[in-house]
Amino acid sequence: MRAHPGMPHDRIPGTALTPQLLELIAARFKALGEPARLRILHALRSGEKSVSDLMQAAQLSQANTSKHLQRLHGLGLVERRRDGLHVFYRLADGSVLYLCDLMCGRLERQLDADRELFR
Amino acid sequence: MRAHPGMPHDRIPGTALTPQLLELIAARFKALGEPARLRILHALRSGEKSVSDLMQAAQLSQANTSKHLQRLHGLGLVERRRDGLHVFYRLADGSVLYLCDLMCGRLERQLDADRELFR
DNA sequence: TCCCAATATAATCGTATAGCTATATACGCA
DNA sequence: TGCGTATATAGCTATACGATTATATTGGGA
Repeated sequence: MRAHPGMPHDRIPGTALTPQLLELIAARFKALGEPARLRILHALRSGEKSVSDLMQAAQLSQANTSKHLQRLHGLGLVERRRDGLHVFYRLADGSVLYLCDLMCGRLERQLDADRELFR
Repeated sequence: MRAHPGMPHDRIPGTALTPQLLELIAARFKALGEPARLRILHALRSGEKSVSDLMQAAQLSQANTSKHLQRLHGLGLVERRRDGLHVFYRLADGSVLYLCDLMCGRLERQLDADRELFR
């Protein structure tokens, strides 16, 4: 398996997936369920970036970028650091990208399987 | 790492995460971003189940259960099999549960880190 | 203190969708 | 063919939320 910085090793056993816990998990998946936010997270792959940087990278308006970042920050998916006028955002850890890569891999296998039907 | 049936090994390198691909990925994360659907998927952990079974397990109305299942099926996250009057649904593969477990593990670490602040 | 740049927030609008109720479809059986 | 059960779908309402525009806040420099 390819190396991922800060990737999770696994769920800590002993914690039941109660409906309440599933709600918290769903909130985080929902945050990833938006192309604009995935573009932001993808842009952060190469390191921390200012809001202006992210606007351009993710092709979003300033207000829109900021709002998405507030949401990601509120869920603890990104962290921030102020430096003068600029605010730099970075991934809270690598597990988010890891999840994206896994979903991407899953999608690729699914599309491959679909293609098999037409051979 | 704990064993997961059908778990992904990794994303196949060479595929760029284009905005279009991110849209497809986002659609799948969005499907996971709903507690009701996570409850359904969680209920399928122990094997295939009929719609009636899932209604009860996920505490949803019949119509609601069916609609969520249509959506999960449309995205290829679950598969189905008809047997007389019943329709049995099952997970398309184990990678979905694997993603949930990873997100859960991520959440646990996050909550632990938050708790550290109050020690 | 005043002004400008970077970021955050407020107000608004349009759309997507979860849940509900009612109805339709599919299947087994008499 | 008619009936009952399991599942799917249609129509509706309320809500969440993404995008936009306008305004507010924050910090640095003159």
